[in-house]
Amino acid sequence: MGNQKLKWTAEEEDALLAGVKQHGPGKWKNILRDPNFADQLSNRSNIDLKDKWRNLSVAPDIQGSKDKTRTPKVKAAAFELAAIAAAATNTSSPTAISSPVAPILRSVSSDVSNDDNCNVVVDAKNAPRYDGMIFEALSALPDANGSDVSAIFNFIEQKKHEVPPNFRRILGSRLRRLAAQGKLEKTQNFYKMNANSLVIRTPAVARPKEANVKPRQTNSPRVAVSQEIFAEASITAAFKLVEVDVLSDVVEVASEERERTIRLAEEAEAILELANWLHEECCQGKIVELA
DNA sequence: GTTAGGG
DNA sequence: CCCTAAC
Repeated sequence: MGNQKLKWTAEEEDALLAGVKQHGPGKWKNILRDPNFADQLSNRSNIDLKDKWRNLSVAPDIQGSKDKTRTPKVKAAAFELAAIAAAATNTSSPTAISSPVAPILRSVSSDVSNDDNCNVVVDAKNAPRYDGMIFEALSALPDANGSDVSAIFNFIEQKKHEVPPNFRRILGSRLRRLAAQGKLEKTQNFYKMNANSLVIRTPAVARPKEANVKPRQTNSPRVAVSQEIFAEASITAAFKLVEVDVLSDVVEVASEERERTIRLAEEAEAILELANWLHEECCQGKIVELA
């Protein structure tokens, strides 16, 4: 009888927090349907989750934080960006992914109309594979002075590698990028390998660390595009914002810790801003350099 | 059917 | 928590 006012248990709050981290804020029904949280939240409705999340979002603000214009809005935007980035990064890979953004990919990639109306949307996932195909082609092709895009494209095509329909366009991007990185030598429209072609770089995957990027829009001499960095920065931003929430919710947050938390949030916003800027620029077909 | 916001 | 407008 008296169970109309059920108090939220720590387990429920934890489940909600984890759910938001997985599906993003606003996907209450999804969180509720998720088998991982269904049992903990069996006594809660989607609207309950919304109300609780609203309360939790307001709670850390009453302590005297001077920032009252943030929280849900930016966070949602970050998730959208992360989802888009994830979609761009993953393209078409039904393989099981342990990435925390994998579920988001499914729900958003469909309604954001992924497509390639934006230059950012290539794919960091297949990039190494494409590069490998390029190097393979350049190694095999006889032209000592280098090969043009068509020659490389034809070689890869006859190799019967699995490539998307718009691969020729992607190939052009990859070649320009590799040339910009110094991994290929470009003269006129001919590309050939050099000493740097085979040096392996540390993979930018699985490392949500600090994204040390800075924009240089002053006089960028047409360099790389850096889709990966965009994707990574977006995801990093989203995760940092979530982390902020988790930290804020902890029982006693020491003032020192709270300071660090706020710093984290600001940094995340900065990255997010950069990601947004990158998105804009790239959608206009511009070429952006990240130093 | 869901979600966001006000009550 | 409930109610309601909006999607």
